Amino acid sequence: MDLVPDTIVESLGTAGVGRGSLLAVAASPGVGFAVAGDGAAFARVADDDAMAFCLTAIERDLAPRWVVWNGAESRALLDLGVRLGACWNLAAVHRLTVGGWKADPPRIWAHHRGLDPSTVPDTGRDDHTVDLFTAADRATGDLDDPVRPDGHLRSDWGGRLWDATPTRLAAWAAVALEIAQAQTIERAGVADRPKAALIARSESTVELLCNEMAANGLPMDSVVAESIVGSLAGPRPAGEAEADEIRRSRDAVVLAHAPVGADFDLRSPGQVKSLLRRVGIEVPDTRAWRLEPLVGRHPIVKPLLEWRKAERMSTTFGYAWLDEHLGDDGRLRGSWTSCDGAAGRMTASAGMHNMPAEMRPAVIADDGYVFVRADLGQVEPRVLAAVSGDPKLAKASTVDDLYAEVAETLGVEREIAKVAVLGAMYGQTTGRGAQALAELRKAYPVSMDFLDEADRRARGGHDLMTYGGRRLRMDNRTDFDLPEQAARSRTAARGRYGRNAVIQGAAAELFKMWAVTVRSRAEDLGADVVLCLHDELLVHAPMPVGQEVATLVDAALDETVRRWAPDGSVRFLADTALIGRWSDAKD
DNA sequence: TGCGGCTATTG
DNA sequence: CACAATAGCCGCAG
Repeated sequence: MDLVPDTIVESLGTAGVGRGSLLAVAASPGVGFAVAGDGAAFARVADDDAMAFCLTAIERDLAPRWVVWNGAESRALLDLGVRLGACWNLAAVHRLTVGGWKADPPRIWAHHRGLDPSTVPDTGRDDHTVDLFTAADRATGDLDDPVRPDGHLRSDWGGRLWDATPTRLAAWAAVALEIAQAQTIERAGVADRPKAALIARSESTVELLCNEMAANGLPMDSVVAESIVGSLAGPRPAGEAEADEIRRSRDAVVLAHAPVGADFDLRSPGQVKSLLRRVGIEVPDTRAWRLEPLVGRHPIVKPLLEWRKAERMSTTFGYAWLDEHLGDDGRLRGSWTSCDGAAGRMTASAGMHNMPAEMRPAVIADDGYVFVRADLGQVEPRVLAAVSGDPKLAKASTVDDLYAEVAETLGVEREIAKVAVLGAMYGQTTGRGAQALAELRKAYPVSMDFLDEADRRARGGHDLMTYGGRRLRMDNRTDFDLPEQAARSRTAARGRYGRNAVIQGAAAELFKMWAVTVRSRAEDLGADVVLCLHDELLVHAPMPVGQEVATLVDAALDETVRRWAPDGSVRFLADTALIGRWSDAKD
């Protein structure tokens, strides 16, 4: 068969495939690929280079919204060198609208066809790939048909052990297209989740961004990183014996203050507690914030706290961490997920979301590049104003410092107002913030009622829906046979979870839409989003276009807000700066 | 060997 | 020490 990209692009274009229209793709390295759009479908045998060339031509000339089953499929395309612009990710949309984490193809299919979820063939895993054969699959039916005689999708299709052929790839793409079309039509018109179609697109495209951040990595200078670790955890040990010796000598500094002959394992919280009791300090636990005020009580406390710091640096963020995650090319790499199991925030491994501030000076832009760092200001109360439709809180959002405005309305100090607002969103019931809660309730009844309603529903075990249409399942949070006291506390915890999840989840949706908008607008300038941190974006940009990227980051936020909260009543703002290293203040 | 608890870091 | 996350080590059950 011919594999002339121009011909293929032309035939797809003639069939109506264009910017934003759904085009399912199934590709198998070494075999070939298939695409399926509305009224256009074909499959080709192709080597990897030809496949990448052809798909890239389709992307360049037609810019469709590529339908894939999951992030692993789009990652495989990226690894072939195909950078997709927009995406419809069946697993991401399934997680959004159905809830829960499991989103393997047979499960998505079963939901699409209204099959009993309890009869879905078990793939043996619940994540991105399906690569296990099941006995039932092998024993029955036509191996070229993705659908089993019982109506379920074959769980051995599409995985790594799958015997791909152009015919099967075409069938796989056709099934994906069918589901995507159903998801689009179904979600676009549902009145109780008007944002779902919009959010489904950005949540899908975030999967592409996750692929790219995982592949590209975060620029990090290994010399600087090593020197920071060295200053906090000591020089790099030559071997296991030397590492042991360093550990022992580090322990000895603390144990020198212990009673003579006492032998305690500092890595065991229980033994640390016993050690402290021996020197006359009784504490319910040994957390740093609790020991901090007791430094004057006994000379062992200060070295113990310092030991904790150094121990953490040498375990979690030490040489082993650098060796495992920092590549020779000066890139820190980890895995990224577009939505976590709770409210839908992004998560990252390799310490990119909890890197100690001391390590951040090692995150340095390449020569000739600059970072554009931008973070949303006071995003949670602004999100609360938008999703609850509270006109008074929306009014407060029009000033730069929302908390100061709330403080003035309540007639309290700014700090009190801040902890009160945050406390309302977290479900805090004690402390200074709680005292201001009654005033907050009087001043902003719409917002507070909204939070109370989420709390109440969650306590009752009812699912929640975020502003963007993400279903938050509460059925996995039921508890049985707990003592009354524990049950009450668990119910209260569920309420706090629900109260916060509708805010945190909606903020995540806004942030992710911003992130993919920046990704899209910055591409032509050669700039990449290299880090997403809940309300903060780090973009790696060529120096000459740094200012241009900074401007487009701000413009992307305005554009995102116009689509996400079109009535314009709530103001969102970003603090955007050009910096050379992550730790730099704005300049 | 798997898992809950404790601890520390981040937003 | 609220809400969320990742991650390492210890202690304990199986």
